[in-house]
Order: sequence, then C-alpha cells, then structure tokens
Amino acid sequence: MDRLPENISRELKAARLRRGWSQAEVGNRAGLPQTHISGIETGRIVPRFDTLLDLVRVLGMDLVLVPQSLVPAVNALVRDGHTGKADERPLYAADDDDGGEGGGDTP
Amino acid sequence: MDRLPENISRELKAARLRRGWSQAEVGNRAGLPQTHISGIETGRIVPRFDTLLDLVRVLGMDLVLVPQSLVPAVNALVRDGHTGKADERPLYAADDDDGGEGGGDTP
DNA sequence: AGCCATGATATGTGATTTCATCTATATTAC
DNA sequence: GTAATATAGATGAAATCACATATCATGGCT
Repeated sequence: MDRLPENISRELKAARLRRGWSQAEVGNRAGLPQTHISGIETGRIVPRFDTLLDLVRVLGMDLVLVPQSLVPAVNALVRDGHTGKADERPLYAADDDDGGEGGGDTP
Repeated sequence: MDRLPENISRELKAARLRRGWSQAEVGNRAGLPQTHISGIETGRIVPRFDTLLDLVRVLGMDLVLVPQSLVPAVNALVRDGHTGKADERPLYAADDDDGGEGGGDTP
C-alpha cells in the first residue's frame, strides 16, 4: 500500500534525464522491461529492494543505510556534492563491482 | 533471485540486538509478523522497498540515495560520526542549523 | 546429573496480494 | 509520423499475512 517516497521517484527520473537516457535505455541496462521503469517512476508500483538497487546503481547512485541522526549531514554532503573531488582521500576501500560504462557521464 | 546485501541483513540484526529487541518486538513496531523479520534477517526473502524502509526506520536508521562517488565519504561519515555527537570538523557543509557545539569532549 | 517451562528464532503450509515479465495499445511530445 | 512515455490486459513468481510448529537456547526445579 505504501508507495516509495516521491523524492526517490523524482531522483530516479532526474538522474535518468540527467544522463539523457530514455526509460527503455535504463530498463535495458538494469535488466528491467520498459513498462516497469514507468511504473516505478510514476509511483504506481513499489519495487523490491533488489530491483530498486539495480536501478539506482545503473543510474550511478546507491542506497546507503545511515543512522537517522546523520541523515541531515548526509543530505548536506550530497547536496553540496563534491562529486569526484579529490579533497578527501579514501581512508576506506571502495569494494565490489565497477559496473563498466561510466567513462564520461554526460556527452 | 537476488538477496539483499549481507551487510544490510547484518546491520539490521546488529541494530536490533543493539536495542535489545527481539524479532517479535521489531515486527510489532514495524507492523510486520515475526516470521518476516526472521526471513529478512537470514536473507531467505528480499523485502519490498517500503517494507525494508519501515524496518530500518523502526531501528533508528534510514536508507539514503547517494551518488556512487560519494558512497565512501558517506560511509566514513557514518563510521566515525557516531550518532548525535558533533565534534568532528565539518567536512560537510552545514546549511541547516547546528546549534552550538562548543562543548567538545577532549579529555 | 536430569527434566520441564519459557522465550527467541527458524521453518512450514495455505491464502492473498502484488511485483515482475510479456504483449499490445493509448497517450503525449517532438 | 516517429519516439518516448503511460496504461492495460494476462501470466508466473514471490512477498506478505496468519496460523502452527520445530529448533535452540536459558533458567529453575527436584
């Protein structure tokens, strides 16, 4: 009965348009049919967690589990977005998959 | 087919035990039967996104959508920026009110 | 030692809901 | 008209729910 938060839907669509991709393009990369992307973006269906995870990762994002008290700080960090800035050095290890495309994000 | 990442399952269980709650207690607060908490924690089922969201919020956490390039920074923030304490240097822009820290523990 | 009660966790069955896929079509915008 | 998006069938798989039950601990008891 719940729907996934509108900000998620909006962010998904925004990230997709930011890359200039169609729903079919995103669906192709995420392994989802095109009608599903539409249903998810419009909030008509709430996806499984793994489905949403595939989707957001294709779009160059990720879902991170954070304490509620840190949500404002994380949001500020994201809003401020030093995307790819080398200001901070990685005292952590970036793990798993790389995903492949990337390269230039927007032509 | 996918299962939700083991770190999520582990974090859920860890957060639950940290509060000293039983699966029934968490399920009661999240509006889920106890068997579901078990299935989710053991990774036998992958929940819907809204279900997982209810669960993590009951446990005082949240799922935040962040760019992949910021995931390491967010993880670092979650790691040492423990809940509520404000003593670290702000590598995030504080645009919202932060009230006064001043205190500083520094023994 | 053993035995029994209690609590917590995992598993099982059956019914319901709904995601997920497929195909086709309507709608909207260029 | 073409492309992109939204909607609507039908079907299969899986989550979700509510029940019961098995397993696995702990603790208290004679």
